[in-house]
Amino acid sequence: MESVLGEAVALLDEAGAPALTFRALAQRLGGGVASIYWYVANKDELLDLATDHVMGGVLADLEKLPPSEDPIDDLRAMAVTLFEAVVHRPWLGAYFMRNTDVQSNSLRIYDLLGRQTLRLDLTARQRFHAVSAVVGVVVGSAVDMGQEPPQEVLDGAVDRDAFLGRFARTWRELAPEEFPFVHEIVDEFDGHDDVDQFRSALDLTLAGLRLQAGR
Amino acid sequence: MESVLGEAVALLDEAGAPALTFRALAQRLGGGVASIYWYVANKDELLDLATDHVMGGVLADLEKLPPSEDPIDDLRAMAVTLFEAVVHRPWLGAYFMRNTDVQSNSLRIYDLLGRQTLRLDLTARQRFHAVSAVVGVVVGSAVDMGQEPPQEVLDGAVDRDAFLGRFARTWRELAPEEFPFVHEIVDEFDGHDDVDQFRSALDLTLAGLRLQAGR
DNA sequence: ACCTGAACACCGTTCAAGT
DNA sequence: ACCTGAACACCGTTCAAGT
Repeated sequence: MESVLGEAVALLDEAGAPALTFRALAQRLGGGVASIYWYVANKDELLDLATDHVMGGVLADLEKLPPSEDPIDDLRAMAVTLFEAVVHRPWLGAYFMRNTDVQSNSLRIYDLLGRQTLRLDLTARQRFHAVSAVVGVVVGSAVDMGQEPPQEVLDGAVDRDAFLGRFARTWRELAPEEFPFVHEIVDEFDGHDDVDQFRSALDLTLAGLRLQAGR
Repeated sequence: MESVLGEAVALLDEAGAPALTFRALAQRLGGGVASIYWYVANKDELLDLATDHVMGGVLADLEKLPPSEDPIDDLRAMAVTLFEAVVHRPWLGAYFMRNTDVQSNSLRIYDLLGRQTLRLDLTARQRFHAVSAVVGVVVGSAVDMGQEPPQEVLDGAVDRDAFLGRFARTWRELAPEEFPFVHEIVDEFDGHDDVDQFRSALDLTLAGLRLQAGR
């Protein structure tokens, strides 16, 4: 069982979500295709379990984080750690927290994040929404950034900067009256850092939360 | 071409992403499977174009929105409109803004949102990040909410409240010392409104943005 | 320019049968 | 309890051939 999930994650990490097929997995395990069905009910459950397998490691990282006196700073540090785990595994975003019956590590992570909001002066509903928002920023950013490479980047034929640059060039050719905002930000878009973009989105949410909690 | 995209969207709306196959689409169009390849290069492009087809309607809705004197309120109204279009079409979240060469309506929507930030005292980079954050909240929330129903809900065998209630029951049985946050919010989670959750996440981001823009 | 049938190489899943 | 080969019903995509 352990090795099934280990190989599944390895396959996903090496070549992305489409690479995880029962046939490829069986071959790496040196067994038959149908054997996997003794461990998991179907592919969805395989992905759920693979996700939770990875989350076990993330949970350990999160627990190692030193607490500070500011719950919002702690929440930020945890969100960044979670992001770093998810961003290189875009397949994960779609499954994280999808089925907490099967994903016990994911639920523990959710609880760990949420505990920081218990230190803030908020209603239960505000706490629930705050953690949903933070998880949303993490998963949303990571999935968005992970799906970006359209094949050529994965192949190494075109690097990310060249990929962004090609869009930037097209955007610069648009009529400025029709696309004033695109022109305003095209230089920022060109060669932008994904982590910066994530941190900004996270900081906006956390600034809003700080305001709401009155501190 | 128009009818290819129309039927593709109809298929997606009626039965979700897995229902869109070239064979099903060809049957509805009363033609052969291979014919579709005269209009689109592959399935990814079909999804890109179907997304932009829908976005044409959303763009029209956005342009009808009455402007106010507060750019952040306008941004909120636009985000809500976009959300309402995406939430019932979760397949869309994965494709929106994915390839702006093919998705001209999506790019127009992006520009329309961004124009509101031009009315705020921000740097170009802050504007770029702000719009990314808002789009992230919309798409992230919508995808998260859209993927929720695990089949039984779609079948109508179990409604959403019962589905949430089943998780809530499991959560209530967890040890409170181990999952203090889960216990804190389980009543909020049980039967919660997706739209509330989205609006809260959006409001946190916009509150942070308002602070950043100094108004 | 537009459409087609038939084939190809793949999927996830099942099932009767083995140890 | 654990594994298997072979089959089933599907996919996206291609291609030579038609109008």
